[in-house]
Amino acid sequence: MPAAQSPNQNRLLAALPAAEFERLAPHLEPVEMLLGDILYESGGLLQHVYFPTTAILSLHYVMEDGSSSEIAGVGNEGVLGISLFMGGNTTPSRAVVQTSGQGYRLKAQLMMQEFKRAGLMQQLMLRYTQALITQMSQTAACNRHHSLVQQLCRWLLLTLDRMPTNELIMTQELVASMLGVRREGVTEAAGKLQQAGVIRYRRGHITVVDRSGLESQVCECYAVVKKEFARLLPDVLQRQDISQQSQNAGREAVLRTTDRSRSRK
Amino acid sequence: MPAAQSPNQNRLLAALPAAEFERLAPHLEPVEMLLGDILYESGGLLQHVYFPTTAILSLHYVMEDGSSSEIAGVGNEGVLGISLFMGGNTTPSRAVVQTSGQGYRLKAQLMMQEFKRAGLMQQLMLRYTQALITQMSQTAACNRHHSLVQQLCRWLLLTLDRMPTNELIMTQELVASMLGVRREGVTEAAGKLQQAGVIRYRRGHITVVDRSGLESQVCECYAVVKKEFARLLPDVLQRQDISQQSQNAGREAVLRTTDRSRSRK
DNA sequence: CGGATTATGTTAGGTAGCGCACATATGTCC
DNA sequence: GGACATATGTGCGCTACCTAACATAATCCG
Repeated sequence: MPAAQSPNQNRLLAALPAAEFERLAPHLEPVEMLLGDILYESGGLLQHVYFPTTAILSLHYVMEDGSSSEIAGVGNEGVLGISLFMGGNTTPSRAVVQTSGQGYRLKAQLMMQEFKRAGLMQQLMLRYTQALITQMSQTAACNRHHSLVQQLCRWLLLTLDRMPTNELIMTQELVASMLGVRREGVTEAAGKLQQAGVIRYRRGHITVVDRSGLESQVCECYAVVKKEFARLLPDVLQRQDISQQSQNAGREAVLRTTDRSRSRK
Repeated sequence: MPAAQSPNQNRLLAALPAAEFERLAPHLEPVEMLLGDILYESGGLLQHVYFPTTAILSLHYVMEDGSSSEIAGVGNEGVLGISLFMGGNTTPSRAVVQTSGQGYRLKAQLMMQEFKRAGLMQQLMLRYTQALITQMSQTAACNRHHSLVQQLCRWLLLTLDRMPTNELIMTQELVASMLGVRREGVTEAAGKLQQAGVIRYRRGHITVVDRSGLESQVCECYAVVKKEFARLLPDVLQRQDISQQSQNAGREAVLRTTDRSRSRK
């Protein structure tokens, strides 16, 4: 039973000046996104860009042999679909819903129009892209140099920062496909963290009990990414009000991205 | 003894319409870049953007423990310094010269002006950025899933595509720091390729003898990156004329990026 | 409530790449 | 031409992670 939402729960949207925001507001469609929904398939045409509010999305690279890795996550600090205005029209990666929740979407054409006005929206989008690039590069280096436990900590912290609670609805299998490792590897790493009293988990749920414990084990990559986001998007990150003030906005016309709720393959 | 160069040996510059090109041409400074020169230090302010013609540059991530990985390479198909117009003013990565050669540079301020005109230059830069993002993501996934030999093949092919010859001036130690692995690992992988008759090498030189041999061992990542470049920048890639027609342009005022020629640490 | 489904735990053996220590070869420079 | 710096080859033990095949446990659902 999700709480009411409003577009400015997405921090990029919230950072827009009133004039630009008002221009877009009528075109922002509320959407409900469910765990496993695929928003973009690799190579597909982008029809919309998505501004998550409570949902968390994940960009995946899927290799020929079926194995995959997360390249970056997108929460209420960001937007999905940057390739649109970068000129590609398609993404080379797949976008899936990592945590069920809501968000807003905007028709590709409208987004392009707004981008071309070269206003603050354009600046925000470009700076966000830059931050995303940092996250991707750091992931590349992290994959090379750091241990699974460290990477799990990094991933948990990044995800936690996008959530209002400290409990992820997430199987180890799913986490494994995010990190691009075997499920058993995650079992082992998560087991260590649980023994250390940092997290607790049960079938499909992971609860972070001791955030500072994660921070003490995580590799530098987490801090680097956070710092770069803070540097590039200070106005966006300051407003940490994901408060669930019920202001019943846009609650009626929520649409679903798909019907099947879990289509992970 | 380098051949004469002209700005349109850089394929991004060459793809500009005459009007835009003419506007920039007077401000393009020829530069000579030597192996090991550091063009940007991580976190430093960007004073110029660089358009390589014969040089090849490399974006590195350096971790706290000193280990590093290449995130992406930049040859005459690209430009170094995209973070400038993405809004960052600084790069989070280090840029070093991977193959000595020439290029042109443009003052950051002028580049920004041109970018803001929202002409073809802006479009080119954005699409190039998108292609770069693909390369980075693919690297992240490749680091996770593919063997050292495959990665070496990928790296050799990508580098080869940016070179007029088939001989790289490059120690195994350097290759190792690109791929983010141990030097011994490269020795072993290169040894395998040499035994297979694909490459030949001697102290600081690697010669690709059988390109198709590389292609048969490389992972999919190479093709994905190439394809994405071709899709996004068809106009840029078509002109494969890196011909060394001697047209003595801008030969007099070549400047060096630094004095020390090998400052790899 | 009982059975099907799905998540997690555990084992055993294999392997790629690491760290380290050293041997050898190849240029370079006085 | 000899000494020195630097690049490359090799061996060995080690660890993290993988492949694969199960055992057990939690949750869902009829």
